[in-house]
Amino acid sequence: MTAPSLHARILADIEGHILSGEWPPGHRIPFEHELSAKYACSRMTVNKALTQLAKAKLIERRRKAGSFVTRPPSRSAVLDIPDIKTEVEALGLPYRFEILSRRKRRAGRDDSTRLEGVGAGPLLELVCRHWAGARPFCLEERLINLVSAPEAEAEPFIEVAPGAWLLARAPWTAAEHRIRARAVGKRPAEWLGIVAGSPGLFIERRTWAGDVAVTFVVLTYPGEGHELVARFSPSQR
Amino acid sequence: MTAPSLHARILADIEGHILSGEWPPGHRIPFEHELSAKYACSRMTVNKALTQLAKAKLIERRRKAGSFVTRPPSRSAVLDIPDIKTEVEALGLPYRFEILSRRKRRAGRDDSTRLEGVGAGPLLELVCRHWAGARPFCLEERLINLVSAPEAEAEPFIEVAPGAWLLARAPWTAAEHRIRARAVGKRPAEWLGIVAGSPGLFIERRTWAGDVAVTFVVLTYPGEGHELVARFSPSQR
DNA sequence: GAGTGGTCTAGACCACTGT
DNA sequence: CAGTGGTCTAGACCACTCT
Repeated sequence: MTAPSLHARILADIEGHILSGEWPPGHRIPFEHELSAKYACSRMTVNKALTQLAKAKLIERRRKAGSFVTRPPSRSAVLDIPDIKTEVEALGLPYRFEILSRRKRRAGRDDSTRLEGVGAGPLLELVCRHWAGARPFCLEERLINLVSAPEAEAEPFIEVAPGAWLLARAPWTAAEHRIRARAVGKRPAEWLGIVAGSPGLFIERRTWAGDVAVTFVVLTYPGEGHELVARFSPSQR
Repeated sequence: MTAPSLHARILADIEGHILSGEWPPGHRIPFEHELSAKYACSRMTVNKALTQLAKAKLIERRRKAGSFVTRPPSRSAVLDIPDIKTEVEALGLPYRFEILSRRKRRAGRDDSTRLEGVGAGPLLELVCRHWAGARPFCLEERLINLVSAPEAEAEPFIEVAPGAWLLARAPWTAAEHRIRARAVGKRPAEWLGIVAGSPGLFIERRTWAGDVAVTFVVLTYPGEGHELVARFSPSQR
């Protein structure tokens, strides 16, 4: 293990404060001159770390005012998968959701393949249906690692859907998305009000905080109706 | 229009040389001290640009040796969609492809919605089938803007599939991916040897060089068999 | 061994913006 | 107007690696 450079250490420290929730969105982080004093280095070195955080949109910088933690980092995901509520409301339709099933259990060996990085700890298993107006929009099957997010056990998920709740409560440092097309099974088809066997878009998302699994979720969108968009240009400025 | 910073200009210049193909993969770009002389600035300023290009994986830096243009930039796409040949061979199956249809025509008004940024110029329309061993792997329906890539007209696409050919020949600066699940239509289902109406994963990709459309392609993967993976962590180091 | 990139310094000037 | 970030300089030392 070679020593990481100083600006990398500063970056990691600040990222840690943000992702742990210790510095919530809107929080003003120390000024460059304060950090350069704290780390006993030149302002350039601090600036290198902060510039990178700003490019990653974890912080926002304003002259004379300082640097501030931005809103939840999820929107900067590779695939810009917005919150489902936002997604539905963007269509101009009223949004609601309901919990269809809820179960607490211990993680088995089957879970560790789905939720790599989970121990043998307690899990919360949820099925949740999202509506856009009068039609089911999307089905959410989720596992939450109660070791990462113990408060989830007491949360009724009435006001806030599990996804949004976790976003605000259990910050993550890494995510993986898998996207597939598959025939929708019998039970999910019933829940979605479609014909079993018709095509669905399946999005699996896994998130981790460090090496510890936070959540695993499968979102099932009825086919045709949904598409994912990703735009890209190299070395974005 | 405020003046862009010097390191941004240096970055843009070098990126331009790379994306235009003028500096092909493997090409050694000027040393830091040469660039600092050319732009009449300090090495730090040059270093800032080059460090950023290295993070974007457009160049690779080796001490004592210099900095080199990396292999085609497509692999750094948001969704890491590999070349289909690579994808099939990664499965340990023999790869081949065939052109099913080929047509040259003028762009109509219908095309401009599919290929935003195309003029009224000539288009090449291709349908191509990719095989993994004895089974069809993927269907490729492609439009190529012959204004962007005039040499495509004379290319038989026997040795090299259109996708790989374009990658090497017509560099792009922006890309958009759309991913959907949909029932596979009758003709494509025949081509893929599956039952019409079964689920398929559709990947639409559009690429541009500057403001000019390069190509529009729809890849149809028979359902179940395919998945896309995207990994992400904030402020990647 | 020599030349490259990686990192860092201790300044500097400027633009912007909040007060 | 004062204080912040944005940018840049002209050095420096070190680690690595190619020859």
